[in-house]
Amino acid sequence: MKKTILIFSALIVALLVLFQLSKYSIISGDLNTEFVIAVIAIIFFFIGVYINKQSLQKNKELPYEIDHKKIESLEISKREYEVLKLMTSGLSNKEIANQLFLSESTIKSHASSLFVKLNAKRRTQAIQKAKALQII
Amino acid sequence: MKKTILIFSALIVALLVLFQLSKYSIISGDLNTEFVIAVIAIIFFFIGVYINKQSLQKNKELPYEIDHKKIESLEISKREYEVLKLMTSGLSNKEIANQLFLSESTIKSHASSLFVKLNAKRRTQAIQKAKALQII
DNA sequence: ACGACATTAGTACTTTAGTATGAGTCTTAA
DNA sequence: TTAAGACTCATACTAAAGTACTAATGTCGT
Repeated sequence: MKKTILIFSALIVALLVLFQLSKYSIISGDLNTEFVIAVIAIIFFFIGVYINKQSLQKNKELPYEIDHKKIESLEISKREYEVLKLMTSGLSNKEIANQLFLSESTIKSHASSLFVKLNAKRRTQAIQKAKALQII
Repeated sequence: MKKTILIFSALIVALLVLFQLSKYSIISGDLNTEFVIAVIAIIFFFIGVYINKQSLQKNKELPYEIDHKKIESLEISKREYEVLKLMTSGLSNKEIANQLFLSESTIKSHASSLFVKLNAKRRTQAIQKAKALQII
């Protein structure tokens, strides 16, 4: 909201500056008038595009952002988080073990402690809860 | 891509029209020049905002839509799809069976044929693939 | 140096998940 | 009405997943 005020202030200033510039252009010759108008139109068109992109991107990216603070607050360790991500991608414990160069029992250990921390009974539930918590 | 060309064509036409209008305005009096420029600037600013909103909203809403055509093309039946959704929510076969008033073996049947259709080995992989295909 | 915790890994066990196969019922389109 | 497909369920497996321990390293801050 504060940014919107700043942007509109900047726009008003820009308009005033362009008014002064256009006066000088008109005095120096008639041919420049059309050019100035065209430049102003194009500049304001792209200002509109840019401002809108800025404001929309925030609404767009927020639901995709990973809540790292929540990961910490749940006390999920690095390894557990890695296992969670690979789990989500649909890998089995054995496949995760191969990918991380660990034994399957280690993955099971991580998975079990992960389920406790996420309050899940199954890996599918863990995935669902992790998504709901915006952890993945 | 075709829309972009149309939009830019429309903008060029709009510019030409405004040039003509501005000429008449300038002839009729000097005081109108600033006003015309301001109007042009504001109009193009909002054109930029509007066009950008249109193009961004499509990118934003598409990933949230369920591709019902893809479900059909994969020949996934209603029951299989129901099982898929409950699977995604983290339920076990037994829990899905209770929810749909079916036996666990029926859920297993649906699940197995679902895995074939989604080319998945596990339920977690089925969930991942279903999300990638925008089926869920 | 000590304690706390993360990481790794094992054994032994229970529980789910998943496959294969067969079979009965029901709907629907040819 | 008959064939096809959807839906249901069962049995008998095998394969994963998950739990409950125990325990050895390693790391890090006090």
